Amino acid sequence: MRLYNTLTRGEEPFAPSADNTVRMYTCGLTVYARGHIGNFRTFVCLDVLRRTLKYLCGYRVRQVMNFTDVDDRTINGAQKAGMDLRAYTDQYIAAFREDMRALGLEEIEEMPRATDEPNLRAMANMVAALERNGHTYRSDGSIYFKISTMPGYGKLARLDHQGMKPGARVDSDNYAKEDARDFVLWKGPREGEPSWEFADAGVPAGRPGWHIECSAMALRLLGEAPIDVHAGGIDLVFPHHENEIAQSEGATGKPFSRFWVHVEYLIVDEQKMSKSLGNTYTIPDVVAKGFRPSAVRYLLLSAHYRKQLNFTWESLGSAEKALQRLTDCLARLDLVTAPGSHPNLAPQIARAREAFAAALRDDLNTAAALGAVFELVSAVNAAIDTGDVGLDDVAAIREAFDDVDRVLGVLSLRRVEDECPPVPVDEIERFIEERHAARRRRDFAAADRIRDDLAARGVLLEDSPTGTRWKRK
RNA sequence: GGCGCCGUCGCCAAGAGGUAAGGCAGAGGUCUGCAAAACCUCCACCCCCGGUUCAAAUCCGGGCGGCGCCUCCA
Repeated sequence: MRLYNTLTRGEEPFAPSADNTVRMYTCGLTVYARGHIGNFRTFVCLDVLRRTLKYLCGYRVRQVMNFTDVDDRTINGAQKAGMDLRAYTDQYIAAFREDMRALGLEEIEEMPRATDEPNLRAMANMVAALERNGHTYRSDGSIYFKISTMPGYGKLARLDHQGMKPGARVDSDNYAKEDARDFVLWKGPREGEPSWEFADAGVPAGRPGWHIECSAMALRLLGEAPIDVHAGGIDLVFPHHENEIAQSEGATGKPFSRFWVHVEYLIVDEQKMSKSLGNTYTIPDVVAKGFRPSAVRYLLLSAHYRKQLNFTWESLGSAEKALQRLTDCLARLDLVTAPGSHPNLAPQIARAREAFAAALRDDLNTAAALGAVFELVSAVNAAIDTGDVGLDDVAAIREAFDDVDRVLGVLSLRRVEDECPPVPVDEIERFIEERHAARRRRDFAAADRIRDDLAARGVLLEDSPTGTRWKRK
């Protein structure tokens, strides 16, 4: 497939470097709060990348996504809550896993947390390697990365340091640095903060800096540099990923990652959605508003991942409707009883499949891919109306939708949601029977009352010549 | 101050030199006890101004507008 690489600022043909296996690292969540749908835009898009690589390109994927469970925010949060750091971050990791499931994210091979012993040790070893290679200095008990020792520094972010606005921002790290651009690898111990020591590696008591986590865990769990893909939100380009490159390449002497993939922001009210701005929505927030996680997933896929996406409740409502059009079409297939097949449909199915795959292989163009799916929906609906569909066609259509959804992951999610409707299924069926009897005696007022009552409880009834079907609102 | 992205129908959104996909909403019709679903028909010359070209929404230049990054950030 073709994939945009932030490193080169262009699309390039992508294939894994070895073994037919894509080794991909994803910067995950800092677990000091529940992730919001802005965070999940990144994770959903990367889930579709992962699925595209697996199901459309035929590669194996080995993915690592970390939890940052030690940094200023998690430490402060734990202190405020009067909790142990580990217990404090546990809650948000559990919440993240719940949201992952709700959004239909595939299981990821490794989801390490920074404070697991083998990871801390890997970080310490990397710090030691950087010290050996002369990329560091110590000051006030902390160890820093010295940027002037890396001539290639800045190749990812391409920042022009000459033009930087002086004093645009003040470094929030209160640690003594020789140069404002240097960054901390290992923070010296402080009162009330967790601390680890790796004397055998020559690393004194303290805690890891943010950037070293990802470098160390990526190489520990994915093997030799360069890995194939390193991905995350676009806000991580600088400084996080730039610094990861400096560390990893300073320690190993090899390129860190072949491809860098960055997902654009989800914005809301024309501003980026972020916890510090207080304009975030979580999956439970969305559910409380009466929307379904599948609609969120759909909405997040309705725009290209490298374009900002402005979230509104209105667009979430549209997403809900669009998704319903897909599931309604599939439900209509149940009404087909004619055997055999009609000659028109097969080429349309083939064309849609090709367009779908081509769109995704073209730098993950999910919006265009959805367009291809809806064109098939129109063709199928029209064929059902004219009776030009046989059971063999139905099987082929279902198979096409199954394949499409292996990548989009949105129909299967709906199906899971539909398994637990707001009204118990046996109760719905009883109402349908009652309404059926009312209609037979032409008591339409009673029939309509039953339908309205169910609608108010979130269940819609649709009559057809072959019976009544229900669906969730 | 430096760098980058974006501006396509009422809303969302593909398209990136060859005459505008798709979704939502809307109008009219068919079907229905009524609905719903579905179908049919209708609904855009692409922010503005110049330029290149046989041909530009797509390329170039200049405006205007929006967003982002420049060490908390998915």
